[in-house]
Amino acid sequence: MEPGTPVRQDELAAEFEVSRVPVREALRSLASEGLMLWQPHQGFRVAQLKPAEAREILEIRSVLEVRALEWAFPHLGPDNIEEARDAIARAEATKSIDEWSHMNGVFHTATLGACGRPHLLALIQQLNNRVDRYIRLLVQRTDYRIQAEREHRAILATIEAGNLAAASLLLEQHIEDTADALDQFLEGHRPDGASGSEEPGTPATNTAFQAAASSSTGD
Amino acid sequence: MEPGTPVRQDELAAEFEVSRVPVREALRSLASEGLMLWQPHQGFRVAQLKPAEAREILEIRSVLEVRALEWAFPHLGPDNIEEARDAIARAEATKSIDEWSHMNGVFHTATLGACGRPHLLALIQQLNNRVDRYIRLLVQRTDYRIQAEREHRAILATIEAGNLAAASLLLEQHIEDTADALDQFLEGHRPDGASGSEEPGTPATNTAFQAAASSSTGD
DNA sequence: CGATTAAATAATTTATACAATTTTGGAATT
DNA sequence: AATTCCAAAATTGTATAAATTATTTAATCG
Repeated sequence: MEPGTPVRQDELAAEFEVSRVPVREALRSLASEGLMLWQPHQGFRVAQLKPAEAREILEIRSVLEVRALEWAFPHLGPDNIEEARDAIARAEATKSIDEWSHMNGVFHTATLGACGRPHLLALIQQLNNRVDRYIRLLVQRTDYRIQAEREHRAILATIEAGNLAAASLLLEQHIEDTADALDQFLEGHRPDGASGSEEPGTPATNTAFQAAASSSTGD
Repeated sequence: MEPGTPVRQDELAAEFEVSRVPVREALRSLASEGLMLWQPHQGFRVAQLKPAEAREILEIRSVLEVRALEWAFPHLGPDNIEEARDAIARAEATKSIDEWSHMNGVFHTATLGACGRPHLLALIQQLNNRVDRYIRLLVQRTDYRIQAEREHRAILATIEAGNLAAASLLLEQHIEDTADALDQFLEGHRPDGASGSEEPGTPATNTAFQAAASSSTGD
């Protein structure tokens, strides 16, 4: 669904052949994860990520993944390496974007999962969920995929060589490259405000912030 | 409410004088934020944080706050310093734990808010929400408050002196000290595993000291 | 003709009612 | 005495209906 478009609860309920109650609960979960925006008596809208916001999410993910890699590194064994290599191979082999995205996740889990910090891993996953759609666009509409796969192989190689510092640098660079590619792509494909029922006075970062922070009640 | 206890939707609905529908939606939001656990047809339970998990959350918050401080630092002006100092003063003056916790948040916002990254700030806030109850226990039941206020003043002093590196180190140390204090406190109040009716994945490590945490919402 | 107000329509939100599932209690059996 | 099985109660999950609120449309006035 296009970012910014309001969600009609009736339509979703009809589409999934359920009532509006479970639909609303699902939307509220998505809103808490930052994938939906909510305003009282105006319902839910698909959250949009402006280039600066996408970069911000990826920056956070970068910091956390680098740290997770540092923690996971001492516990990485041949089985993890094998699993990561297999994930890369499958990602490179498939034509399905779903499969590619999934194998990407498997690669990350294989390399970072050994850090022994479930909350950190869940948070990284949640952050990835917020940019996944845009990365899929990159893969489908640009040549980002070639670059990503090359960088994935490079990261795995340095890990295999036991060079944590190099791996961290490559990982950081990989995510930054992704942010750059996304920036460039989103700039070229600006939405023109086709769906936009957005007030021009307040910046979108503000509404997005409110959505993400609406859960945390301030007094 | 005690961690691990199931939430009775009827009771909450009666307490707030609404139906169960909005109660369920609220619980689902809290579950997405990690404050509640949910299992199909078993409803919601209050999420519990084992010492290792609390440390994990604080570790993540440390990484993100240090980064946020680095980004905010160039944009910090006298007004931010003034606001932060005022927050510290109010926190030190008050006897209310609610006020203390709130002023703590103001201090953090004053120092980190200038980073210009709303999603990062919202995420830090959300992480803080997950450990806030336990930090309140530290303040109320140990001498952690003295240490925290001293460290807050030290951080502000280094920021004011323009020493970013020192401020980052102090901030990192401050959060680590908090994790240590929490670890020590939770260890000391461990119920010796008397109740073993929990699944091994999420054992109940704390019941005795939780009574004090129920005094948070007194408006 | 444009702006403003009022009615109507549509959508969200909440409440009530119903269905499905789990838990509990106890009787029968081993 | 412990266990198994079954029925009843309790609780969750969903559907439907009523209410509140926002949006749109029509009409009136300047």
